[in-house]
Amino acid sequence: MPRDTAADPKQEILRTSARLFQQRGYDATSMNDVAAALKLSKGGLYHHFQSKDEILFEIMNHAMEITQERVLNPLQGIADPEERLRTLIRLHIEVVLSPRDREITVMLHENHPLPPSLRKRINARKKEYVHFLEKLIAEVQQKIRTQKPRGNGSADAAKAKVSPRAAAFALLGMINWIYQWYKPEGDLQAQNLIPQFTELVFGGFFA
Amino acid sequence: MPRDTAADPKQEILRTSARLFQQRGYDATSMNDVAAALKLSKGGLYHHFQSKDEILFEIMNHAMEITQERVLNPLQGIADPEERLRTLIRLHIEVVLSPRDREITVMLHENHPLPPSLRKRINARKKEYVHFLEKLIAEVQQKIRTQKPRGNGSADAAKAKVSPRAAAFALLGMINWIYQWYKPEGDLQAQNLIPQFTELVFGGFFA
DNA sequence: TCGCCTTTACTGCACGGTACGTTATGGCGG
DNA sequence: CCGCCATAACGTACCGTGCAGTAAAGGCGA
Repeated sequence: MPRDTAADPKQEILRTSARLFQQRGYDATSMNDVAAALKLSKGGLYHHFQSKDEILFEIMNHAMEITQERVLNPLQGIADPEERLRTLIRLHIEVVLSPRDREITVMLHENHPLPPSLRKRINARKKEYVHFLEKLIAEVQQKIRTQKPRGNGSADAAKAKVSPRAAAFALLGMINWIYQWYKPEGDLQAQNLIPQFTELVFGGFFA
Repeated sequence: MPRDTAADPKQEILRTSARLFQQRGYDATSMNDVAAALKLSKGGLYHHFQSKDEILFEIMNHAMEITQERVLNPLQGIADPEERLRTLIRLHIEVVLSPRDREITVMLHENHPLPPSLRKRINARKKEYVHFLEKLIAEVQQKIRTQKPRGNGSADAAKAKVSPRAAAFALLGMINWIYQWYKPEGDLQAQNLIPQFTELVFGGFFA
């Protein structure tokens, strides 16, 4: 339950820690760094969280919750697979572009020393998302295939058949790579990026 | 000049360091860890490299050279833009999938503490690659536009115009995200992945 | 002889975490 | 209303450990 409560010191610690971990790396960010950024002492920090590990643990849990609530849950009311995929693309990109969500969710994609059980949970969640996306893409492929009968069969023979799995990884790459290049002051923002990426998926790069 | 010389201790140190840095993170990998993995002492390690920083520096330089030699240089003899783009996709994916190149080049995409000058150089190289790709995609768009006259204009009005820039980032995302999900023992390997990703680019996800 | 180590010991520093003291605040009872 | 107490939320000083890097002496093999 990520409540927007700037008055909650624990949330503030998590947010600041996530930002510093992302900027400098987990191991290169000391608890003194985090404390200083919060204008606390280290002792004050340890009043709220038992260890540095616990902070990382909580950040990861929070990041997984964001994806669940912001992306996956709103899709459940959408029956049409194509519409569902379009909405997924939009929602996922919105999470990546949102400053608040970005600094937390980027942590899911970086290599952190995590306890095996947490690492396992995160990997399981990632796999679920991939499978979900894979199935959704398969549905959309099926739908489009029954709506548009194939023409000029011999021209299509040279084209590779794209598996939903490869397509799912490609789409995740397109979206999640945004963490690497996105700039809040750049000219690619939600209102032009989402339509373009959606068009790349549905119309191709050169349609 | 990355020479395939397993007898070159410096190269061996760089390779092993890159692997460990990638697995555990730069800061969480000690010089003792690196030395132990090489069956050396720390003192022996410092005989070859002056500092941990220097090792990281050399790894990064090497990674940039790989991209230049393996991807960009071979493209120069190809006149046709579409052919050039197809080849770029193939070569870039091959780099990511090659065990030797992957463990070095992945370092380019992780958040390491780097001296500002090296960070600046890497960012400049990345930008060059993006610009190169952007221009190439624009050429292909232009070529395809002059070859295939647009039909049913009103049906196209609802489609977003995809800028070469957005397309370039999307393509880089597709390819570079492979670092995140690829498994040497998985069912997606070069011979099926390259055709599928190429098809995704040229034919779309649902063509 | 020289390159390439090993071993040992060390330095200075920074780290995560701990222990204890202090302060501010709220609640309660006389 | 005020004193007292409990507690949360700190701050400071400290601990033990591990780090990058250094130095010196010596060994071994080509």
